[in-house]
Amino acid sequence: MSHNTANTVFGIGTLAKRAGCQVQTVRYYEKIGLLPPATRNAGNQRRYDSATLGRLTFIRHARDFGFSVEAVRELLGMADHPNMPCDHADAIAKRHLDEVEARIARLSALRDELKRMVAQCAGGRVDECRIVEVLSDHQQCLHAAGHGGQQTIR
Amino acid sequence: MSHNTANTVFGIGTLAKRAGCQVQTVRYYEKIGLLPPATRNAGNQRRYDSATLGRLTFIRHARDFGFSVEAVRELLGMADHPNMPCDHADAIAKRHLDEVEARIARLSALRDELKRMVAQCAGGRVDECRIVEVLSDHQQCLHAAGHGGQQTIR
DNA sequence: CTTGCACCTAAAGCGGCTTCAGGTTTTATC
DNA sequence: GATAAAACCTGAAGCCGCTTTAGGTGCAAG
Repeated sequence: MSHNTANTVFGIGTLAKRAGCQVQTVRYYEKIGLLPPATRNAGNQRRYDSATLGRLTFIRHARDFGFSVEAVRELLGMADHPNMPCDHADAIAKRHLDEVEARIARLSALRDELKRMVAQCAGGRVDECRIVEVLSDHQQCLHAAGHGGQQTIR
Repeated sequence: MSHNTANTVFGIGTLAKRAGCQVQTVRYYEKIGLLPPATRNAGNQRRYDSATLGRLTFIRHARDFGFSVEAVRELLGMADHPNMPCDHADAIAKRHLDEVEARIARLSALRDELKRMVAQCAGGRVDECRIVEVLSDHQQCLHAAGHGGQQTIR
């Protein structure tokens, strides 16, 4: 009964498809050490099994949650040690939650300003345009102190 | 009456400080063509006047609003032609507003999932940890379809 | 005249991949 | 068994929007 062997060992394309990412991304994760070096077949091509698929799914899922690669690295390290206390995983998630909430707050303020700008554009000439005007003159913003200052808006 | 000449022509440090950005950023904007090549003094140092300060302030302001550099380039081009119709400025701002709203929506869904995860972590061992568990198993998400799929969460 | 800051250029680094260039291996069809 | 297409391989460069680094030159104050 070896009819389903092809299902338990597979190439990088199948792995990537099952995890919902690109082939190059899998190689990248191997290179930066999120995935262990893959075993190879006679022709030097990577072979995977379901254990690696599980790990890759974890990685992609954590990335979808917006965790940084370094955070994912720590979370993976913890997932590899089920007997350890999970305080640190908790701390990472809480910190990330705080960051996400801060981003939402900044983007919401931004959305309000953009809405105001767009709503007030009468569709005439550039020199009457509210959009260009507001960008030229910070005084015209509701939150004149700045929308995020030096930092990137994310 | 030349006592305030120093106020109308100034160096890159003063320009950067007045616009609220870094000196290197000013040179970068010149390099990518958002700012015109600066005039130089005898010692090859850049000299600026209030016109450039206005342009730089516009750029920083638009960037603070989250407009991409390419969008800023277009907006600057329009600001340089006050007699033209402002339809395109309007379109750029509307598109940006849509993007910001989409980001907020995705981040909000993310925030909800993270809150759930964090709330359910009992603070025990890793193998009982809700955070690690959810990351291991996509099924446990409310929005099992994905938090943004392939795209970066911003 | 020396100290120390502001300025100069060119190039590399950041995150997190993606894309490209140029090759080898596997698979499907004839 | 030949051939063509698809999948795989590696290493390097590109993306965005700056920031940082390295190694210099200009300039003003004491």
